[in-house]
Amino acid sequence: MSDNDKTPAPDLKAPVNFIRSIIRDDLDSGKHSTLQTRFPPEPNGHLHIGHAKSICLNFGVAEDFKGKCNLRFDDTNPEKEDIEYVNAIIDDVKWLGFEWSGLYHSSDYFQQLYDYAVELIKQGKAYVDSLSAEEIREYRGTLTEPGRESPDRNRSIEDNLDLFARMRAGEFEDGKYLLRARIDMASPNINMRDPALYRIKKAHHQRTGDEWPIYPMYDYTHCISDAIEGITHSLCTLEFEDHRPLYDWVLDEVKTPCHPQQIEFARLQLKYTITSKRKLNLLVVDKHVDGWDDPRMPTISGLRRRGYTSVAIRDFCDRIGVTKKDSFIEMAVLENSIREDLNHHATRVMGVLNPLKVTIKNYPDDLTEELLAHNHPQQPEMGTRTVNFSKVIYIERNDFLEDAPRKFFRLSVGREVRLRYAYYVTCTDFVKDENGEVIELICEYDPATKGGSSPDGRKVKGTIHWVSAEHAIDATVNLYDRLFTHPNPAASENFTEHLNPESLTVLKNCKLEASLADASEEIHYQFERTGYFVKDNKSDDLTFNRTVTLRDAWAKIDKQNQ
RNA sequence: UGGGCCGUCGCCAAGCGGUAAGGCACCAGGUUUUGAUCCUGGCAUGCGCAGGUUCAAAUCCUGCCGGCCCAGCCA
Repeated sequence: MSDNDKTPAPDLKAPVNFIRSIIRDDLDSGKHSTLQTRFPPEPNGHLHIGHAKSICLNFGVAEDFKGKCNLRFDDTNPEKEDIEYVNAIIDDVKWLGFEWSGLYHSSDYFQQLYDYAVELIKQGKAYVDSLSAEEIREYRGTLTEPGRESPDRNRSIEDNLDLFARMRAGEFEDGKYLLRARIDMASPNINMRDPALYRIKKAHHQRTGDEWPIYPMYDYTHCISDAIEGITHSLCTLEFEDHRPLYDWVLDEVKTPCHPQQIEFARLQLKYTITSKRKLNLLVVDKHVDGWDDPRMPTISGLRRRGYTSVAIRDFCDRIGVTKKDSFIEMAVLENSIREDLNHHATRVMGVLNPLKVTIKNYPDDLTEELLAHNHPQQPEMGTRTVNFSKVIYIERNDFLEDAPRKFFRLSVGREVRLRYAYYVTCTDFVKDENGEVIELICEYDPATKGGSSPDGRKVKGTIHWVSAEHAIDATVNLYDRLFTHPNPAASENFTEHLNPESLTVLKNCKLEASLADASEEIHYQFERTGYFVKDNKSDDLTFNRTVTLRDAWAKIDKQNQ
C-alpha cells in the first residue's frame, strides 16, 4: 500500500500517542475500515478531571479519525448507581463539548448477556457455584499459591442450566449461588481463576426496575457490550491490564459479532488533589466540601463552577499526553491551560478585594468624572467602557506599604503611581486607627495626567487598580487554594487529614466597579492585577469565584526577600 | 519469593539503530497604562544501573535495581 492510499492524517492539534499509532496502523492495514470507541462511566458518582482525560481520548480520536464514540453507562451494580448521576454525567460530557454517536446502557444488553451466559453453560464453560463468598475467597488461593476447584465445578450442564434459570426466576436469596466461568483455578493470573459472571442481587435498578434478580459482573458485561456496539478499540486504564485475558476469553467463547481490542493507558493523577470517586464522595458526604460542584473539587462540575472553561480542560488533556507510565501532573499545567484561554477572552475590569480608603486631597469634593477603560488591552474589538472617578476611592491594601523597599513599585509616602485609566497620584500621608492599622491614605493627584499619561513624559513605575467609593458595588469573593496540603493525599490512610484548612477564603467587603452589577455567569472576568473570576451561580448575593490568580512576579520577589 | 506493566531534564512527553523534539516549571533580558500578556535567550555529552552486539545504541541482547497493579458475589 502506498502512502497515497492511507487515510488522511488527522488534524495534528492533538499530539500523537501510542494509542493513536495503533489506531492509525489498524486503519492503514485495513484491519478496520472505521473507528468506533466508547466512554463507559459507571453512574455511581460525578465525573472528574481524570474522566476528562478518558473522554478527550475516546471522543478525540473518534473525531480525528472520522469515527464514532458512544456514551455508555456501565450500570451493572444497581445498589451504587443512581439516575441523578447519569443525568449529571450527560451534562458534563455535553459541557465538555463532545457529541456521542449512541447513548447506551449496559442494562440494555441484560437479555443478550443472559442468553450468552446460557450458551456458555451449554458449552461447559460456566457453572453455578454454591460456595459462600468466604469459601470462594479461600478456594481462590493467593498470589503465590494456586487455587482449588470448587466441588460444584463439575456439576452437570443440565443442573447448571436449571439452577441458572431459577436464579433468574428469583427463587434464591442474595449470595446463595454464583455463576462462574470455568477457566483455570491454577492460573497465575487471579482473574482467570473461575471468575464470577453473575451474582444474585435483589436490588431495584434505576432503569430495569425489579425485572432482574441477577446482575452480570463487569468483566463479563464490558467486553460483550463492546462487541455488541461494534467497538474497535476499547480504551481503559492500567488496572484492567490483568483483566485483558478474561476480556479476550469471554469474547473467544461466546458468539459475538466482533472482538474489540482492549488497550490500557495510565489514569490521570494530579498533585495536591484526589481523583477517586469513592474519596470525592466521602468529602461530599462528610461535608468537607459544599457538594460535588464545590469549586475546590476536581470534578467537571466543580471546575466549571470555579470558572474553568471546557476549552482549557481539553487543552490540558492534549498537553498531558497518553502513555502507560504512572505519573502525577503538576497543578501548574492545568493552571497554565486556563490562564492561556482566559487571557484571550476574559473581560478586564477593576475590583478591590481588600479595600483601603484613599482620599485625594486636591480633587474637587463633588466632582465625578467618567473615564474610558479598555475591556481588553490586546483586543480592541472587545470595546471600551466607562468608569467613575471621584475624590474618595478604594485601592488594594497590599498596594500600600509604610516601609517600602526600593523595588516596591506601589504606594508609600512620597511615592507616585498611576491609577489605571485615571491619574497619577502621590501619597502624602496616612491615618492609623487605635490598633496601629492603616485605615486611610491621603493622596494628591496631578490634574494634567488625566487618562493615565503625563504631558511632561515623566514615568511612574507602578500602575494600580482602584474603584470609586461612591460608585462601587459590594460583593463577596471566594478565593480558592489547593484542596490538600499534601502532593499525594490519596496515599495516606486518612487522606482527610491533609485537607487544606485554607482552601477557601471568603472576602465579604469587596468593592467592585459598577459595571459588574450586570455580571453574567457566562462571562469570565479578569479583575486586573488580581486574577480571573466568574460569578457564582449558586449564591443569592453578588458573589464571584476566583478561578485562578494571575502570574505574580512581585509575589516571587517578595517571597525571596523574606 | 506468582502474574501483569512501567522507568528519557524538577513535572509531563517525543523518539522505534544514525548521534536527545516540544510543553509546564525555573533562570536571564526586552516591550508594556495589569510586576499580567507578549517577545528573546538559557535549561539532559545525557536516556534507572551494569555488561554485551554494532562503524554507530535511549533505541537490539543479557543481568540487575527501582516503582505501580492484581487475592470484590465493585467497576
